[in-house]
Amino acid sequence: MTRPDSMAAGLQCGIMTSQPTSQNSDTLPILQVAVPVPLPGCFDYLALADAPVPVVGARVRVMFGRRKLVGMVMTHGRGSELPQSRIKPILEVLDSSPLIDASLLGLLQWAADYYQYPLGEVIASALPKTLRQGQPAELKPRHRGLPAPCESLGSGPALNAEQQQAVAAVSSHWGRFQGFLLEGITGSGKTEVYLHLAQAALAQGKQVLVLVPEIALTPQLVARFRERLPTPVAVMHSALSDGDRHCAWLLARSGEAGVIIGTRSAVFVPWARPGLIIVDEEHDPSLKQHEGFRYHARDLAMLRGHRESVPVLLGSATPSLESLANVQRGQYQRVRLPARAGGAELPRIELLDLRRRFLDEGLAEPLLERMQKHLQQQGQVLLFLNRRGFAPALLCHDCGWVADCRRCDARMTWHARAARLRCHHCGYECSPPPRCPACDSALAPQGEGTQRIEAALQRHFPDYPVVRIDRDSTSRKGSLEDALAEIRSGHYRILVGTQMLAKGHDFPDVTLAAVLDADQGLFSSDFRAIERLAQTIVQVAGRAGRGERRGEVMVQTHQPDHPLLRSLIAGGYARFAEVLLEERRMAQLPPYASLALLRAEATEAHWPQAFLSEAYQLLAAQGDARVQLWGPAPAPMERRAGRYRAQLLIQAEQRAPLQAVLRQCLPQLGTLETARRVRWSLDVDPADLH
DNA sequence: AGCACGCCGACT
DNA sequence: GTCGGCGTGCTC
Repeated sequence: MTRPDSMAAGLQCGIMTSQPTSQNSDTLPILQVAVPVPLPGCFDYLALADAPVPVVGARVRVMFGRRKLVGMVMTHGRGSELPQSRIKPILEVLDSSPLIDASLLGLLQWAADYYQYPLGEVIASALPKTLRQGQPAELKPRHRGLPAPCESLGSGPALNAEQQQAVAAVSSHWGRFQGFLLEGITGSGKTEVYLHLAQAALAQGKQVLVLVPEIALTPQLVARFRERLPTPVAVMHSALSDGDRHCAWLLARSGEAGVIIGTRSAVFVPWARPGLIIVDEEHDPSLKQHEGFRYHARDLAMLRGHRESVPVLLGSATPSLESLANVQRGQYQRVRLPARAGGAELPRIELLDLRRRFLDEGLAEPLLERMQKHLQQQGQVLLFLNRRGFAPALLCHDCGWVADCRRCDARMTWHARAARLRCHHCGYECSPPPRCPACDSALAPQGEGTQRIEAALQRHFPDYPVVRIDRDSTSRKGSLEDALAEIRSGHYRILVGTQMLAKGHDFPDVTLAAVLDADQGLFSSDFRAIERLAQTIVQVAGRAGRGERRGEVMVQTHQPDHPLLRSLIAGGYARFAEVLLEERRMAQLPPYASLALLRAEATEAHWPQAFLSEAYQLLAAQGDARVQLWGPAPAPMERRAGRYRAQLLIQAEQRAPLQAVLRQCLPQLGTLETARRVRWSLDVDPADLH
């Protein structure tokens, strides 16, 4: 008997009811099963003779080698290249209907192919741990009827004309795909647009998927959606317990949760009634997974919207150059919110030239004076420095000895409060030597971190309470929330911190914000550093003057004439992006080219180089002149956590030839003699080149 | 990735 | 005489 054609339609139907007509094993369908192992492709298994054939998208338990694994049925095959004798029967069918529907399964297959990552592992990464391990796809009774929607809804501020236009633009595309870029300056009310669109989607019985960077997924954001929308809101992020994640996933899948808010992995959450995908802060680098399966949640969200015929709305005050280029190409429709909701004026940004100026622990006099003025006028002041700890180095002023990390090519950061040296790259930690090990002189902290700034400010402004917000100060659970609450209450007058402080929070009383060290971003070897710097400056600026008073922003730099910095100050982010896009076009860099980065590391420096040289030969042998290879070269920080790292950059103007070369070569890479001497990985569309 | 098998050093 | 080091090879 041949496989009935209805099996191919198993994607759409529920339980596969067709039974094999005989017990003879060679008439049983052969299932292609994706198994969570780092091997490409699927593995063939036999269905069970006396049980319904599992549908495509169902999980099955199988014997793989000597161990039992949970795999996913991808197709029902016509046969196998293997002799029947080598094909094992599955052990158990875990789902009677597809756990993941055809379009999501297709997306996962596409992603496995595009990012060159094993399909079984891609699928595993899309499932909560409980389901990965084979637990039934059922809600536990105690999880039923989760956060009931609020009683008092349909409130909130009235939309201004631009917000209404944004809502109307997206609303004219229900049920079909269109990409939108919502460019809304900080405080322009992007979230209100999201809420109104969500309401509209819910009113039509559709669901909404909202992706946010980890740092932006605060209880306030979730509370706002819960207060305003007449539906349970499922939340998905890394801090969730396994049980809560299981529950949220199934509530999304069943359609009970009308809104799903989550970080990047939520792009893979199944839903019953696709309505709208929103990606907030779409420029944020944390939307790209930077280890293992290195997907970009924004890009996959766009693809998912396309496959499922729903509009996709990307939102940012500082859009990625990729998205701006897609607007230029006519791929995305641009929607703008140019004014601050409530009419607050945008802050004025000025560069503070540090050249030949005395710096008091990283703070220039004009900044201190301006701080004094704002503090006296009851304003709050926010200072941003993307470097935690007390000082980024501990130095001997007599002989130049520096405390280096013994496992990395990096300086140890001095943490004064803990009286410890810590490496921020590998986590190595030790006590400082009492004197210089080379010449026995005294050691001194060199440079500034947030701790040192905090201490300096306490000396300068003893009457104004200072709070520091960074990973060190908020390690205790809930401490960030407590500190933010005390900031909003007005208790703290001076705020100093890292990205944690700059992103997403609304501090209505901040009237002065400052970026203490813009030079870091200007000297990085990474071509995206300048884009990140501009985004950070604008984000920090957005913290100032959200209330009634106009804000001021100061940016300390030794490069006040830097053309890109000037374009940002003079023409805003839009002008800056124009200039930088032109630079990227000239340099053949994204978004006008495709990149992939092949990385390798080993405890001996020789092996990564040797492996990448072999890889180079293999890739070059494809003879595609449209694909260029750069390297191999040592990573910008060659030694990290005791391992030597090197990389090979693969560049092409068009995506297709790059993909073709990678697809051709990747299987062979693993078979190279040097491959087993190194840990290697491929990063398609790398977010940074480090 | 696991988890085998397989072939050479210090112990009851 | 064995226990165990990790090199090499396979998993439908």
